[in-house]
Amino acid sequence: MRAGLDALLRGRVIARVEVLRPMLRFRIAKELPSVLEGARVVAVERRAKYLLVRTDKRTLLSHLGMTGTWQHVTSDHVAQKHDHLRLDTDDGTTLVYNDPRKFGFVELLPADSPAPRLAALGPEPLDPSAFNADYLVRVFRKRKAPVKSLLMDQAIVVGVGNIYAAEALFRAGIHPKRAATTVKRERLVRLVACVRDVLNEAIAAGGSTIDDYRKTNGQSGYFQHTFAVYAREGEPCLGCGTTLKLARIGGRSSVYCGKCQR
DNA sequence: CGGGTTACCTGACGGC
DNA sequence: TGCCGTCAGGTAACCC
Repeated sequence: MRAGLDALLRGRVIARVEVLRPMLRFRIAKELPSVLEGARVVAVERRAKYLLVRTDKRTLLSHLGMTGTWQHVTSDHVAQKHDHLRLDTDDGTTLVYNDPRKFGFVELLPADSPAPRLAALGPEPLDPSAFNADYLVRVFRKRKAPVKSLLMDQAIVVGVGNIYAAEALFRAGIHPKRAATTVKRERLVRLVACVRDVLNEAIAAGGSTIDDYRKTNGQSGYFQHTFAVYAREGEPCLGCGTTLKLARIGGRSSVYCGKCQR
């Protein structure tokens, strides 16, 4: 998504900003249009699950929550039910932020102070110098919470949500409920590799073309066909055939193989 | 502070 | 057929 947005926005001037429905997870700030109109986009970046549209004025941050999408539409686009924000650029590009469940949000970063939402984030999972077994050994020490909860803790490592946590733990052969402190180093080496593989595969399978966002159901139609455990409770484990189990961990549904994951 | 739970929101889905 | 309850996800706000 970052790559798709960057291709459309980099170097463009945001000509018009329209708030269509201000209520998202957080209300869209009233001054957002006046701040962004006339701003030139420097680049579209990403940190954790946040998209960052850097401009020569302020930076627009957005989080897609669960169902949020940036949709590349034609300039005669008629506002849809869950359209919240519309951007028109100087070259006729139109982008719409749409989010049926309002779990996402858009906001401006402060002009002269660090972004509060980015302050306490853990390392990027695809950065081997920051996210590695040494790091996890250190962080998991004395942590008794289930390893899956900590893997999803954005202060420990960013970008891993419920689906990828379940998939990575299955591949690593680690039981999602296991207390993090009891996972041995050797298995953390494996976990780091599995997290990286799952994310890389998902990114590759998900495609990065902005036009994919236009699909009305918000699905990109990709990685769900390759899930080994997620949403497969009651079905046979792809490794051993054992019926996959469902548990609730940290309020999230968690599917795993009781035989392959220990 | 660590660990745990719940609210937020809408649409899809299953059961009756 | 149609109603209604349940569930899904990421994050913040709460609890003990």
